[in-house]
Amino acid sequence: MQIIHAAAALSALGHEGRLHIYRLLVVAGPRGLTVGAIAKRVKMPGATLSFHLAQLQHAGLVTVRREGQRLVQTADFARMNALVGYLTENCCGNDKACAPACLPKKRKAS
Amino acid sequence: MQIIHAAAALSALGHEGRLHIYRLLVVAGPRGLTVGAIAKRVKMPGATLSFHLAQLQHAGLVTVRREGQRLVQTADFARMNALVGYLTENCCGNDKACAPACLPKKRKAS
DNA sequence: TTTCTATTTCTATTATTCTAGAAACATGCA
DNA sequence: TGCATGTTTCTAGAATAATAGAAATAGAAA
Repeated sequence: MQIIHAAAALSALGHEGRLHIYRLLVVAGPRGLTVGAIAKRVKMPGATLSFHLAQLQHAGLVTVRREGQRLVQTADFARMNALVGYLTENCCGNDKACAPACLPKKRKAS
Repeated sequence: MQIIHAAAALSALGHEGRLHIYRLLVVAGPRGLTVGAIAKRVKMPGATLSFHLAQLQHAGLVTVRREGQRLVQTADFARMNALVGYLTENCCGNDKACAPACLPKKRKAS
């Protein structure tokens, strides 16, 4: 992942409204949510919601597919993990002794 | 971590120049870097660099301490991990069957 | 106490992003 | 065809962020 793409994704998430939307999609998982379903959860005029969804899509964080009349939005999990990886990689210059300062205390794996 | 703080941190990182600075600090580890050392690596007028460092500090991502004449900037790793945790938590609503879609392929631990 | 280096604050300008009403477009169904 | 529902595009004003020169402050050292 290149810095310009990471910055674009972080910038997209750096807005409370969009972060809220994105988290709804992360929790929803690969099944995704329709624009209408998101609209019911976030209080926002349609045009504004559409604008923010477009930002998230443009940043590569969210993908869309049409299901009949409605558009289903889905978080792109590969991209999410790439972003998280970008943020934390080479922490402490990969010095093992230093690592405890960088790494999370514990991480529950699947 | 509250959404408003996460959004502030993400927004601070959502600028190519600041992300570059932040990554330098993450790689540098707890020892940190002086403003001058950062200035040498990022091509940016002093006033601009100072502005961006203040943004990172304000977002809680970076802390400062004085060492004589110079100010040493350090990434706040606890905050970094909290942010990463915020972004990924409750992925797929914690459905175990769904988890492979959410979680990174592999993660090298310490 | 003058001077040097390191860094910030002040200030103003320019650039970008956000917001949301109104109109348009897409799909499904009677 | 005509109408309902879902969603986007257009538009333009309001709000916020970025940039960087110049002046100011902080500490060290002569």
